[in-house]
Amino acid sequence: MEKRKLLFQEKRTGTVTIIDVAREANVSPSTVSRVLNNAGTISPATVNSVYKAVEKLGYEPNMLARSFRKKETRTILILTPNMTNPYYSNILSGISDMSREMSYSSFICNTSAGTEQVKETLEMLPKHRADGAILLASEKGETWIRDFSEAYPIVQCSEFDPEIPVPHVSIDNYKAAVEAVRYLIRLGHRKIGTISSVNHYLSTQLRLRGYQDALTEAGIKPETRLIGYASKDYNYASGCAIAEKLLSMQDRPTAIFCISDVLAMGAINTAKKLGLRVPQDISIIGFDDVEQTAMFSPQLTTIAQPCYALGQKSAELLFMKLARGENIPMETVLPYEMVLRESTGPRPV
Amino acid sequence: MEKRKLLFQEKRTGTVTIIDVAREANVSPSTVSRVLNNAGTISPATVNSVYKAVEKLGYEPNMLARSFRKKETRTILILTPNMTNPYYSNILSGISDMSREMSYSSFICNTSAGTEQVKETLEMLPKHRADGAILLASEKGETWIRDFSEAYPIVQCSEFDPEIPVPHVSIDNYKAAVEAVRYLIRLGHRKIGTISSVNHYLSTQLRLRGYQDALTEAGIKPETRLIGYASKDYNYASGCAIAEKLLSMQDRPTAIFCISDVLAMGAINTAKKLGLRVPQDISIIGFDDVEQTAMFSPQLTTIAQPCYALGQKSAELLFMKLARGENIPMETVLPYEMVLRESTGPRPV
DNA sequence: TTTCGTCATGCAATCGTTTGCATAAATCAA
DNA sequence: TTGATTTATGCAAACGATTGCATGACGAAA
Repeated sequence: MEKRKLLFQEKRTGTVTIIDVAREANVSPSTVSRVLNNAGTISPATVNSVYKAVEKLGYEPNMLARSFRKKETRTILILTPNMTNPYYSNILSGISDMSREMSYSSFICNTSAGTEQVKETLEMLPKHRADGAILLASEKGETWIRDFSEAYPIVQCSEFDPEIPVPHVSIDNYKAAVEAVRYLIRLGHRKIGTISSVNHYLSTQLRLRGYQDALTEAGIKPETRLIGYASKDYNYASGCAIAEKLLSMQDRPTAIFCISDVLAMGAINTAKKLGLRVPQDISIIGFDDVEQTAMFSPQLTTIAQPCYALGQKSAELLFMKLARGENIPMETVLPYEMVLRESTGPRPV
Repeated sequence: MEKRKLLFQEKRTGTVTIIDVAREANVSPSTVSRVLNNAGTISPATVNSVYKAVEKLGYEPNMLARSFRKKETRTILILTPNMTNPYYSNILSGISDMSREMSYSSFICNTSAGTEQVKETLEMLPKHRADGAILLASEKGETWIRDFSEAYPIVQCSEFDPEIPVPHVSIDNYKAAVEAVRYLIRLGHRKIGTISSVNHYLSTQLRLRGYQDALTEAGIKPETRLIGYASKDYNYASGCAIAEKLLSMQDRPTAIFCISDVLAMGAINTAKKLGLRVPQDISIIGFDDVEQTAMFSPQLTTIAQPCYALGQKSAELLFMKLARGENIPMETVLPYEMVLRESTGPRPV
């Protein structure tokens, strides 16, 4: 038993508990609890006096105790590779807002250090620190995700592995890429390059395939020399580097499809550096439509992803699963939109 | 008492508890607890068998129970006005990483809806959902923060109210502004404008004052007509609008000091639109040095804030307070750096 | 050999809620 | 009027850990 010197007062902790409220309202703790959770049947008079007591004592329920007893944290876990990246931060924002709406809190965890960190962070689920999780970016082939998903509610947002049966929400990356490249073809371009990435995201793979298929479908033979691979994290510098390679070859492409806006900006700035005008000499199309591009000139033609909505939807699905049990769709596809701006134009003659 | 049909097994919940481990290791739960927390003195043999049991049963401590008992959540609360803003997201990143290092988790909460939402979110502290909080942006005059700060560990990052005694970390905004404007003066500029904001952040106020004092000190009389106020949230569009006003007046400024990079980019793009070359016709200097500006051309001359470090430091202070009680400094000032790039140049003749 | 620490461990209370069951009072049906 | 419901509330047992105290064993000092 713990040391406590009780002299005249029966109870003297700084914080006021449900028992204090009960005493004040002349009812039992159970009744207070029921009032506060409006569960069971309680007479209006009792309800009233309980609330009055709560008010008077400034009682705040101890969520730790509550969660402990109810075995529910009302907290979700969000794993993001990099919250500094505007693409992800917009998704996070969508998740956050939806969480608040459902009166959930969210642990947002950077997992930039890779798979080990992801696993470690997911341990929060068995440790009862969160009720479910949203994964923002898992590469293909991470089968251990399946194990977690079998034991806990998990939703994958934007990236997923089709082999692993975890509910996910994303756009149709393949179709989007096809549409982007078709558009370039319609502008008359024939030598079309792409800046992809060496990462193992499904989206990357699909966009590359879309690019190739769109070319083939138009009777253009995809050339490996026109495919560049940026670094794993798509960063600006690697976009510049790859663009430099593509644009300085003889018989260079007249248009480039980039799998992200950041890469596209790198490509554009590199083109300018090489003395090429965009879009007169070279057309460049991006992907994502992060808001930062609004300040860029020329303004980017790009595939707009509904980042915020992706986040919202993922959260919504997770909450459905948490509330109603099983039945949420395995695959949710949100619409993208191709937005035409200034970085693309007809093939130079 | 709760319904539970125990037939042959003494215990049959899905999750394995400390009691199961104790049974498996032939010790008492207290001993297991002591091993896991390496508290008290335990024989190596016992330690061993406990770990073996933990391993065998795949035991994961129930953090909810632990937190409840220990009255400590090992979670902090972070209030941010907008996690999508790169300035904040970098701070968040710093806080996050430091948290992980100290094995804390963090609730990141958007409080874009304003004061009411901030208050409501801070209720997590009395409700025992978090041990302390970091506030990323509080406007001047929010005295209720004092009340929370008296009852709970709170640190303010980047913005604060000097009237309210809450520990805070930031850069010296006044000095930075002075330095920026002095630099413009040194380049020969005399008609120097500024784009400030109508918000009530202390930093905004200090930067404006720094601007004015630097002019005065050089014998230049500050002119109200050269001061523009962007919208409360500093957004790009309002930067453009104010810049347009400043640049289209007759006797226009030849240099503009902007209190954020986003505003500076708005100003630059507007200048270009008006046919002015940057920096040949007009010099523009920003503030913050968010990484997005690297893709902008001309590259921004700006005051670089150590966002990530600001976050780290705030977290560090909070953890010190949580661990060791009171003694953390009221004011922590981190160094900024003026970085000279392409958007500023000598006064046009 | 006796006495006294120190070491290693167990006992049982406790943290603040929620909740299954019991019960008393009130309402209703017959 | 009486038995059957319903309504309103209380009792006390959980939930799964931590921890103050008690205790038994062992080794060292006297």
